[in-house]
Amino acid sequence: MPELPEVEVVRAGLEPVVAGARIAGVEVVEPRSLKRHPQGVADFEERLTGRRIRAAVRRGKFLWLPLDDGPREAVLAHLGMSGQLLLRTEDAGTDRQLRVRLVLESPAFGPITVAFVDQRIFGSLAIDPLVPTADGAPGGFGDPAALVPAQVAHIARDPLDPVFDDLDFVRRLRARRTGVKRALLDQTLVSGIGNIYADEALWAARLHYDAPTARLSSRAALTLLAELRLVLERALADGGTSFDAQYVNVNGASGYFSQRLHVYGRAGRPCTRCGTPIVREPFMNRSSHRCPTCQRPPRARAGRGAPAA
DNA sequence: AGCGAGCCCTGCGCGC
DNA sequence: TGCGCGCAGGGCTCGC
Repeated sequence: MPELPEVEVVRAGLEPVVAGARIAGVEVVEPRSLKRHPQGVADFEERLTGRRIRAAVRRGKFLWLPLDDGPREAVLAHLGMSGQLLLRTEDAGTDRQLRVRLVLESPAFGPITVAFVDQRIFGSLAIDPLVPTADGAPGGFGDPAALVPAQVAHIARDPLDPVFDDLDFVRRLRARRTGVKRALLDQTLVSGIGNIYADEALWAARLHYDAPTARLSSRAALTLLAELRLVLERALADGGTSFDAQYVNVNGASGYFSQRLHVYGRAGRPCTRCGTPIVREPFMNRSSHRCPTCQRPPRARAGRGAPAA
């Protein structure tokens, strides 16, 4: 489950179950799902068993469960393209693509299993040490502690983070010498945004994906940030975007935001603003969706990087 | 600094 | 039916 709203749906679903829960058992079914845990399967299983989870925390698309007792560390999760964290009662049947299972003893729910299910195995779990945040503010949403997993330390705050610095974002965005969508997908500049919400926010802000960041006015950059927040918040309110059963909450339920998308996945259908058919174009080995009328290509600039005449 | 390519994977829908 | 192809929400590393 990819982008910020979908990951936040998962975090919020886990929180009441995992807070204060003891890890009674760990089973790694697929060792490749520990790509972020180089110490290997046995180390992961042994070190986690018996530990107590304090909370469920998220920054951007990264999720972690800080552990209370013992070393200052957390269970880190990145869902990649297809990862899910599902809650299962112990007698429930095994999920087809179950990769890792954490059996918990939850104060609120009793015995319950967190199943890490991941079709493509791009996601990963790990035990990661917690390090202090650079700015002294909480590491993510869901825990006041000013700590982040070491593997998340280079990830920027996301636009829904109360400590997100709007003016600093505008400054850094405009200092880039690249296209605006490429910048939005760079998780070290701003986190939580992926292909869907980048396309949706750019449509709302009437920007072409290749619009040079250096030529964005501060006002345009702030507008874009406001549209990003709007689309992320609306998607979150709808439970995230689900095109199929792959993007679901901890109970396996889909979100409804796909019904409100304006460009993503709508190639050939009319722009909801002007009626022009939406186009899908290759971009960064993926696809970009835009309205050819509302989001005109940037005009070529003379000098370095300009297309040959 | 930035970027393209390549890599990590499975599975679905489509056209032939 | 079966097969090959293109496509899918991400991120990391490398060489230029």
